[in-house]
Amino acid sequence: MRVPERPTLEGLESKWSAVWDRDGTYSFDRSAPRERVFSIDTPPPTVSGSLHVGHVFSYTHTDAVARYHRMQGREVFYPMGWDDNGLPTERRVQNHFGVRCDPSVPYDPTFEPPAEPSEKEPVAISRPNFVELCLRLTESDERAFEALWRTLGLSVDWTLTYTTIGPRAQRISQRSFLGLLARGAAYQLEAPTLWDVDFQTAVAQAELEDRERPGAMHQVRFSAKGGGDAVIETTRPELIPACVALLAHPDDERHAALVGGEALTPLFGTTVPVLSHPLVERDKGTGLVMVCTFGDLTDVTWWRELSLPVRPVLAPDGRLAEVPWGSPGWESADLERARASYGELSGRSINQARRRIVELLEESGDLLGEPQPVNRAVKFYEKGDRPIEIITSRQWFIRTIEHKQELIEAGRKLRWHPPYMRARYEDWVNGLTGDWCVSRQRFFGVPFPIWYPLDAEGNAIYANPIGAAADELPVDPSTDVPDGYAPEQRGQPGGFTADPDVMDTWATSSLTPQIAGQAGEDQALFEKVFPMDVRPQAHDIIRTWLFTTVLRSQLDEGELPWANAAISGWVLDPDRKKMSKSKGNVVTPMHLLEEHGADAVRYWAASGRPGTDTAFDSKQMKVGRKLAVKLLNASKFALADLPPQAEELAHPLDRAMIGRLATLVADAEESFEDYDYARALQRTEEVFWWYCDNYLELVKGRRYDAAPEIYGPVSRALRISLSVFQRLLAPFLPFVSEEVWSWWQQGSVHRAAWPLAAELRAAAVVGGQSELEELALEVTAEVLAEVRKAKSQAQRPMRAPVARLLVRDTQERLQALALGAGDLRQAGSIERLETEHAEEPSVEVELGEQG
RNA sequence: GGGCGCGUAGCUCAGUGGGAGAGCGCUCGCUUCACACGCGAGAGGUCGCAGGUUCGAAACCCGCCGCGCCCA
Repeated sequence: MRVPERPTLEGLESKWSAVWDRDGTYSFDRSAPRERVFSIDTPPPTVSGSLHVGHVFSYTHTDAVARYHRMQGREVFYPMGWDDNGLPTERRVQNHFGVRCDPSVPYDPTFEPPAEPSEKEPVAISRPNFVELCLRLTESDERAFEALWRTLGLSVDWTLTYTTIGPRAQRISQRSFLGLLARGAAYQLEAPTLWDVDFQTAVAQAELEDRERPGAMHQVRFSAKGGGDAVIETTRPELIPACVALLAHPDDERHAALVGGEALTPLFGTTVPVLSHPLVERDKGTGLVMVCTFGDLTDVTWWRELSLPVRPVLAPDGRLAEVPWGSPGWESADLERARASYGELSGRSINQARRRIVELLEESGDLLGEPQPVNRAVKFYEKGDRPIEIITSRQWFIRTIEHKQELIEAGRKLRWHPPYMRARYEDWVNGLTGDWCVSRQRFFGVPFPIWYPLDAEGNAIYANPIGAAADELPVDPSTDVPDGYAPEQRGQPGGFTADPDVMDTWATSSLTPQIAGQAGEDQALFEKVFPMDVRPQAHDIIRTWLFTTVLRSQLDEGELPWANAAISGWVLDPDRKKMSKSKGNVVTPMHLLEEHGADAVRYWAASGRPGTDTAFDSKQMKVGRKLAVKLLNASKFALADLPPQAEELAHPLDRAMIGRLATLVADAEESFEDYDYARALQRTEEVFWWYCDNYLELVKGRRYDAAPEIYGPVSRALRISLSVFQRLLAPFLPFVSEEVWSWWQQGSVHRAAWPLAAELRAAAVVGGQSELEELALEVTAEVLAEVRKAKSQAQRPMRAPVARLLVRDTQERLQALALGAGDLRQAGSIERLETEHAEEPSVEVELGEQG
């Protein structure tokens, strides 16, 4: 036993993380049988941001659970992943190196980025070169992240680390995609697609968010073919040239005469049908709306259900495209005017075109009244700056809609923590309106392992995609060549061309269980860890990460990817707002850990219940630090120069205390099994402070007694109880727990066995009078509190002698008190203890003379 | 508009049918032989509002109000 003179928390992080690394304390032993494995589908943090307090918060939750299961004797599969795939990295690389990805540029193995990067005139480089730069940049980020996680004390096995852009992730993503394609679960289609005009890529429904934006409602006059006006209201007059129909509600009598007829668009003279549809909102505006291809998602619905033609005007860059007026589909009652009007709009951005067409409509008299300002929700790509448009393009989709019911059932089989989070998943699945668009017109992602043959004219034959051979994965079709073709045939008539797109970042991260478990690469390992025990994640990505992982697992494995979903909340500013970027950057996690210590920060994090948003609170970290210091000092008191222990417990108070521990252990265990680490911590902490303030004070006399029959049993009680507290606190305060454990035990506390409630219970009832002894502990502590109160009110020190203490109470409680009387007298410096039977308990304290 | 969550002491929160609680903060006191990064004590609440179920409601049901998140 080696107990330091002045124990301290300083330096414990670096000391113990080095030891854990050296000893492989958290190594996953793959020889363990499947039923003993506990596997975690760790969320891979995006390396292109910075880690913030929210990460520290939620990763601590998972770590506490992981440590608990490890102490239960399970082999914990706890990998870390880095999400370096996707747009955020791409943007950083462009700015950092002054480059731009152009998939048509050939790979240059000797390429070096410009010495003086220019954001204005970036160098065009091949996709493989671009990916190399992404990897170069993310590598240093990943080292910094790992250092933070080690300081925080995450018990991950660092040999299992993966990245979402690494070869393994690419191989598994491409293999999965080719499988989906072969089974018809993935398909390609030219269709209206959600489109970001700045990034110039398709995006998925799950990546949209609503933002309130000011707009204006314009009343615009169309002329009915049979004579008279048809007045519509729109916030997007620039789409009048893309108008394909006018619609009224079927029950709207105001427009009944128009329905079934035709109307002419203003300025362009295009003939459009007037139809009816129940989705039209009668009480909005005039009750008459125009359908354009495409102004919003409702337009797509109307277009599809009413089999309307396409009259696209928006180019992928968000400007109005050239339009062939006079050709089929672009007929006009007044071609000259249509061409002249459109000439004013062509080439302009959406906003410019809107301003110009309003002027034109005013001049022609077709704009009625002043545009009315309105605030409305506009859909944005969550990373974008301009509203989403809908543009027809060729994209890859994964079938989703037809699996809705199956997905809902899967969600019901999953155990959610907390349970109400399932509703978010189910709402999302129920609200899905289309299959999952997985192709992105970006560069730093996993490419589709697909080429297309070119016909004699050099046109791609999309109906006959050429998939990469399984043993050649991963491929980059922009530089690799499909089987049966020569490199020179790229782009040549009769040759081949690459699919230019990459997969949606979620299309890769939806496979994290397979990537971490190495599906198809190390199948024996995969079968050991899949389906995983738990997916920990935050609630904001239930509709994306959680949903898509369930979908992919259903499609590829035919089962749920995990048994449990542990959903964490967010960290909020003290003013209850979502933690802002600026604030999160000021309070960097490393600074927090340095200021308060890792155990203290973990304590704060672990007190946030599953699923519950928690306010950032440095006061809680100070409380955590106090707890860690208390564990140091209580351990020092109990263990330093601890006399030899007896074989058995002998004192009623000792046995009763051990009985309380038995209850605590069972309680903490039950909470942990239900992923409620916060409750486990709260209970443990509560009992630990009670133990320090009452039990330790009561037994001091016996602990220092000279007689072996006195100190032997109490020495045993102290060993048992300290050992239990050190282990119960280990999942939360891994550093200080390991420190105090090392004073007197072999091996790591984090590989020690979780205490057995039944064993403690058995030790506690040896005397056979456990109920009376429990009462003894309770009554003794209560009377001691009365003594302290009297001293406190008399403003005397706690060691001030009590000349006489009179306790009045029931027979039973007095009988119990007799069992603790010796300890009470010593702890309260009580010279004379008298008792008297009474129905109403009371205590009289006569303090000794002062001085 | 729909769904979910929340509303308990100044603050952060625990408490799912029978005593209104913890920590922090505040006030007062104590060099106490593990710990002044400590110890002891005290003050502080019509449990959002209104109704209902019940012998009994902070808890269960209904409605309303307020806050937050997700979705439309």
